[in-house]
Amino acid sequence: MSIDFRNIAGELIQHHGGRVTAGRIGILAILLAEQHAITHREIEQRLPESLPLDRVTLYRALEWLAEKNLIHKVTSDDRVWRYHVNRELHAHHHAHFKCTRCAQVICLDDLPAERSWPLPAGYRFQEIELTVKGLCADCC
Amino acid sequence: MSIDFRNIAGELIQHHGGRVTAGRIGILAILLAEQHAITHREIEQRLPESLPLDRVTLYRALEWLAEKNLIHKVTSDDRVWRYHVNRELHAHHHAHFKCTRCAQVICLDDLPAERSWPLPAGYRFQEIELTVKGLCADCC
DNA sequence: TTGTAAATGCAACAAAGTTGCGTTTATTGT
DNA sequence: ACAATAAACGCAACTTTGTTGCATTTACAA
Repeated sequence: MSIDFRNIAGELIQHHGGRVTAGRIGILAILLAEQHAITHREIEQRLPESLPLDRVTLYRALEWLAEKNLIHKVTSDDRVWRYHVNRELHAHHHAHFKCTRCAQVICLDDLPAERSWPLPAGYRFQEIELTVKGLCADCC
Repeated sequence: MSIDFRNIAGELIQHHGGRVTAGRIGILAILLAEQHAITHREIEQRLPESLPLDRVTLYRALEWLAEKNLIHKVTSDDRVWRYHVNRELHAHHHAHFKCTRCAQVICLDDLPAERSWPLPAGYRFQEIELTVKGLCADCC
């Protein structure tokens, strides 16, 4: 884990008025270093042995980070949340891709997921959740 | 529960080479009578007291019905599968709408969810999962 | 340095869904 | 109508993900 990501993580956390704890730094640094959306468990595995985090703490830290819009949660059909850092492009809603073989999830930033869709009368549009499924480059 | 739906359910099950059991009839009849995609729990609640089904049996029956393409599963962000009967229009992939207030899910048949989307090089498109979120007519 | 709220860790819980296995039952053939 | 049999079923136990309550620790600021 690059020390850079840890520094950036620390600054981001502090800037959002949260306590800069080892757990939050470690989690956010992992997500900053990762280009895919990863699960709670994958985060746990990437944590250094020197920083064993309780499952609950991890969930709560992720919840806090999502609240502060530093990361976002991605739904999936396997009932497992995946988390991804909010880079500039991710501020708005966007689509995700999930590989049907290796279950890897990436963000598709160039897919505008913001326009409204035709709904039955009386329904009000808020947002869409779009997951494109297929095979990733590794599994093709 | 209309006797009609039970008859139709029975015929559908038989036609697909499955045993016509009380459980399967009850479940499929409920789904035939329902226009929304509902959860396993909602199905359980709608079952008559005279037909108490084990949770496992319910899951296995739903699995079988989905295998035979009589129903389809709908993913949701609350980690709970919802089930919906496959009418003619539902044979192909289509989008879903979920109310952010009452969590009700309906199918949007007129939203073509079949065209392929631009993916990174080396990725292969298979299908998309599209959920439009907002407020339903009741919650508006 | 110390007070305090925020963050953490532990234990216990909840809900969705799955697996193994013995029992029941819908169907098929006689 | 009846017996054989594979398909369904029901029960118990388990897994996984995620949540809640509460006591303890710790980052931070006064």
